[in-house]
Amino acid sequence: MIATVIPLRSDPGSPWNPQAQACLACGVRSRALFGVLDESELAAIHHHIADIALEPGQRLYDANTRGTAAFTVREGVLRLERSSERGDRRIVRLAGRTQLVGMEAMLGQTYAADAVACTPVRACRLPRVLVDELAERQPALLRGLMTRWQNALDEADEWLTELSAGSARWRVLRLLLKLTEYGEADGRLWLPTRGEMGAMLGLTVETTSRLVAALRREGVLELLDTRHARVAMPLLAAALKAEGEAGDRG
Amino acid sequence: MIATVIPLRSDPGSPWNPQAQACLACGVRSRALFGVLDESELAAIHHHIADIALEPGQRLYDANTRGTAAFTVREGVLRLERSSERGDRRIVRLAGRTQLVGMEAMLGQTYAADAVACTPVRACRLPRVLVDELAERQPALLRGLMTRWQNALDEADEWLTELSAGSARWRVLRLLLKLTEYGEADGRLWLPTRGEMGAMLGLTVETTSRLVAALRREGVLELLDTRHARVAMPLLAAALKAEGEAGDRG
DNA sequence: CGAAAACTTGATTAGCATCAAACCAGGTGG
DNA sequence: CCACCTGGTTTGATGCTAATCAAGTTTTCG
Repeated sequence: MIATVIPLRSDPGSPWNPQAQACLACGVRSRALFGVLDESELAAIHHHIADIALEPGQRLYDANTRGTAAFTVREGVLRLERSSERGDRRIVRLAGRTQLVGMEAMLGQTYAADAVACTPVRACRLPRVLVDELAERQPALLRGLMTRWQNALDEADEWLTELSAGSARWRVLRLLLKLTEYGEADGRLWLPTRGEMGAMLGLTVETTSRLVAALRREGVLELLDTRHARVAMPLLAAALKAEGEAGDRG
Repeated sequence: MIATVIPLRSDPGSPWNPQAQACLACGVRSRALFGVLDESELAAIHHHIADIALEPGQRLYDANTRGTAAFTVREGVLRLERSSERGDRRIVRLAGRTQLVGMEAMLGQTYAADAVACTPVRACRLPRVLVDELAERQPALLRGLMTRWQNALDEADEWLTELSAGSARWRVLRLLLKLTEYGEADGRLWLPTRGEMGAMLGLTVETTSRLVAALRREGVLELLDTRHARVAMPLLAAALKAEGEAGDRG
């Protein structure tokens, strides 16, 4: 792994251990896996939760390697990708802020996909032993884990029905809609490379590029810098509606 | 639900309750969710586990309805299907013998897909309260649940990379390979309708029919009756290899 | 500044969808 | 038992969509 591990600042004077300090202060705590734990429970954590930083293109973990940790994404967007037996890579899911990835490691399994940073990413490494231990004392945590598995499954099914079927235009429109979920505070959203978009949608770079260019001309999409854009939601909604009906005719 | 619920034969003379009797005798017990429970634990089950029989086309449950049970498939094949926002139905997964479906009900969520019988199906209905109760006494059960969630997720990712991408011929070949997992004892396997195959692969009935017919002529596939076939595995493997390389050129 | 990567655009082609029609198997009722 | 109907299957002809091939342009980064 080529990730930067950022050491936690320890606070020797505190009655609490440094891990509890760090977790309490975390911006995504309330919506993350450990959100169910209260202050004293966090204080009981003795294992090391590393804070990891990744630059775009760096890997958090690799498919088929045995992992000993899951990861909570605190900032940025990760892609989960697999290579098919034909040899082409396919992005099967994205993971953003508050999402948990690599849960299969909690079961002692190898990772099912490569996890690669699309944007600068910060993530917390949650060692398996920690989760095992907590699960015993805090069964509520297991419910959180199961809910996350179900959410991932829902997401996978949505990718299959909405992003991998229908006309190329439909798929690109649906992807833009999906990307708004990973958007910044204002209307700005992260725009993947055309290659990444193609790998998500099962389209070539060229087709993706043509469609993105068309949407830009139609005003659905406004390119800010290369990796960011703004979408006009009403136009996007209208375009989706029109494209959905276009398929119906006949 | 239009399913037949088959009453369990009770055995008043036994020291065990009839539920334990039925579960102990079940042919899939060792590989099913409750396989981790021993005789005495099964005896402690007081809730009703209904045995359900479905004919092809009948539904086990419907998407977006609140369910109070998951189901273990004891015999036959179920399809999980969703309709996209464009209005076309897509089969997102299959479930066969020993598989658990409708786990989302364990989390109090609505079902994420329609579950429809493809063949005659027999399934056990596992009420949510039962699983909740057991989870408290038998944490090992939760691990089984989580493993099943992860397996479903793996399966979803495989459908995305191998069955929803690549040439139509590749997809049909991969589907045949997948169907061998649901095959009968001998080489015989269940062959879905062309419409079902199309809904799994994102292809039309016509394209699917043409490809199946071609594979039959090539000897990869031997049609027995309308719904059953036999595959020549060496030929299938060779055809997959050739088709994978065909995409590489260029 | 130069090289590499990403993006765009055009021309052509292959592959699958669409439309249309015939065929077949299984089931129903006369 | 046969005529008929229905749902599934097959095959053919045609058209459109997105892949492929091929430059050329812009952006990024050392």
